[in-house]
Amino acid sequence: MTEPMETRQRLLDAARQLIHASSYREVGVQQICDRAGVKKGSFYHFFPSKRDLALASLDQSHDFARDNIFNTAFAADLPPLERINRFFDSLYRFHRDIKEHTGFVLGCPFGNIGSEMSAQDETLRSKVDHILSCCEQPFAETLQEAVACGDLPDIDIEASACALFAYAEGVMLYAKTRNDPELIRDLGKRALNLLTTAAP
Amino acid sequence: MTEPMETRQRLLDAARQLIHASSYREVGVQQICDRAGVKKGSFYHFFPSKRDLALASLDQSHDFARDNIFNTAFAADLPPLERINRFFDSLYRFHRDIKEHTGFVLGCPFGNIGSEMSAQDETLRSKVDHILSCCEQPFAETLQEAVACGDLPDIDIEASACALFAYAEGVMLYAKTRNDPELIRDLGKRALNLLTTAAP
DNA sequence: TATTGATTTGACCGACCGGTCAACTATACT
DNA sequence: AGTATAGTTGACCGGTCGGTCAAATCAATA
Repeated sequence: MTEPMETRQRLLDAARQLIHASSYREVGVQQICDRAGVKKGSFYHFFPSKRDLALASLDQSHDFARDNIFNTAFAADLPPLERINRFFDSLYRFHRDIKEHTGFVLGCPFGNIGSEMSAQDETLRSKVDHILSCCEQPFAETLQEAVACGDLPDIDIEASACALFAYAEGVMLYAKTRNDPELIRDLGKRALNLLTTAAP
Repeated sequence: MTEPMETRQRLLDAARQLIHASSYREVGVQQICDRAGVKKGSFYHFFPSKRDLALASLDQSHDFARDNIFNTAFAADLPPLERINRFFDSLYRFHRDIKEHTGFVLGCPFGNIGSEMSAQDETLRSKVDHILSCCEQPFAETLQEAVACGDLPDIDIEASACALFAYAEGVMLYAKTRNDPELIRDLGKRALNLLTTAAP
């Protein structure tokens, strides 16, 4: 009934969902196993520790985000700068759908773990750190393109991409704490303002 | 040696420090009592539950932030818009000092709890929600003043204040996950860009 | 069929979790 | 002095934590 390699994947899925819905500390190994339909003794055959499972599930969340949000939002069928607006719109719809299903805005899976664990676990911190860098990349590429076609002046692309995604993280955190996904749509409209160089 | 009312305060201080340094779930009642020099049995004479202690310690963090960051950064000895830049500079120095003492950027005490607990505990969520509103208020007052004296066009003040502090939260989260307080200084320079009205 | 290695299972570990409680002490007021 | 009240203490509760392990089961191969 359950194929061999499937067990590991079920554990990853369960961990990804449960940790996103609550937090790393809140979710126990037993709870993850229950949802995955796996006995706890079997868990440690696939992962040496709860932390390793969390690291792997972060990678899975990253893959999901890239496939379902970043790649579609930053597709080249729109002028560069409009893709950034489309990203915030995708982000809005993503969190709105989650709230419809669960009753809660759950925030960013990476920001949540980063906030909870950065000061406690250097491995988790650097994993989240790396994922954030990857999230900035499509922003940077898009800005580069916008500069190339004259839609933007010659700005600091790295710093601008960083500011944009930091703003996105703040907006998601706000939406979670207010439990209101509309904030992502409303505040997202201001994202492009971050691009112009600040006053001296 | 220890005055009566002092015990409760020591518990509050210990909780505020420990929870800020790690997380709500990570910190145990026993740990808080140890740092406060209070026996665990005595804890429940002052607080009905760990959650009530956390709620009270959030108020204390709020008071601390208002006295030591907001009130000084938004003092009227500077033109309105420059106070916002000063706020981000205060924020930078605050987190830089913490990193010097602990080795870690710990992020925003409110954002941390909001991220960790908003989907798990409605009381904690709404407490953090309310504190965030209070944090927006000095921004709103300052923007109002800037509009009054002609430094700003007639913008949406509520939404602008919200965007500003959401950006601050994102920047603090980034600084924590990168464990680099300099991000607050660098990204903070772009905050005022959020003010101009977005394109239609 | 015999053997090998991957997988599964459930019992078990010590430590800790948040919280309770009855007894004890110190203080303050009559 | 007697008494009420606030504060303190340490033992204790059931439950859960992350993790271990030996034994059982399965699939594939020789």
